[in-house]
Amino acid sequence: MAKEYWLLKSEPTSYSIDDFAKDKVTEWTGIRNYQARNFINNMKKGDPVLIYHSSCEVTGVYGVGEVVSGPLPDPTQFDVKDSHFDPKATKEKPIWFMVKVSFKKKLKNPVTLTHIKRSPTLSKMIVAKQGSRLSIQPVSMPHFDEIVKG
DNA sequence: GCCAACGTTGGC
DNA sequence: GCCAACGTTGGC
Repeated sequence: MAKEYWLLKSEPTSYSIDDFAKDKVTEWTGIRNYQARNFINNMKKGDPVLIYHSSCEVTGVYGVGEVVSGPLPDPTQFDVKDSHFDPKATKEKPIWFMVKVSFKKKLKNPVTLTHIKRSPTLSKMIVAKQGSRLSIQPVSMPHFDEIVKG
């Protein structure tokens, strides 16, 4: 199957691109939105991802990673002490999923949301739409390429 | 920190 | 199954 491209949001105060660069591989946990979950279930090993930072001084795409696992049960749903704990989830019937993602690179110049919104092509991205709260989004190949080479 | 936009919950 | 109330997200 052909590769698909994705955008993953995080807040740099909780997980920044520099944390990711240091970790090399991370489990992308804590997704608690049904639409985002459906996207996780479509993610495959080898799919490239953009790392987007929200709720910070300059919002935008800061780096690139790659999916290195299929969808796996998100362990934080079983952890009572975790803020993402979900009492309705059981090990037999997990509700929430995650993928493992490996760090590829940090963009020399982050592609800011301002830039994305101004660009006639990139402004078609979901992230540019008003009130878009999806923390995992599909990205088209041309959009992905334009951001990475940008 | 504000607040608009959005998703989810729960009463009916 | 509707929809108001509520909580959360995220740009500014």
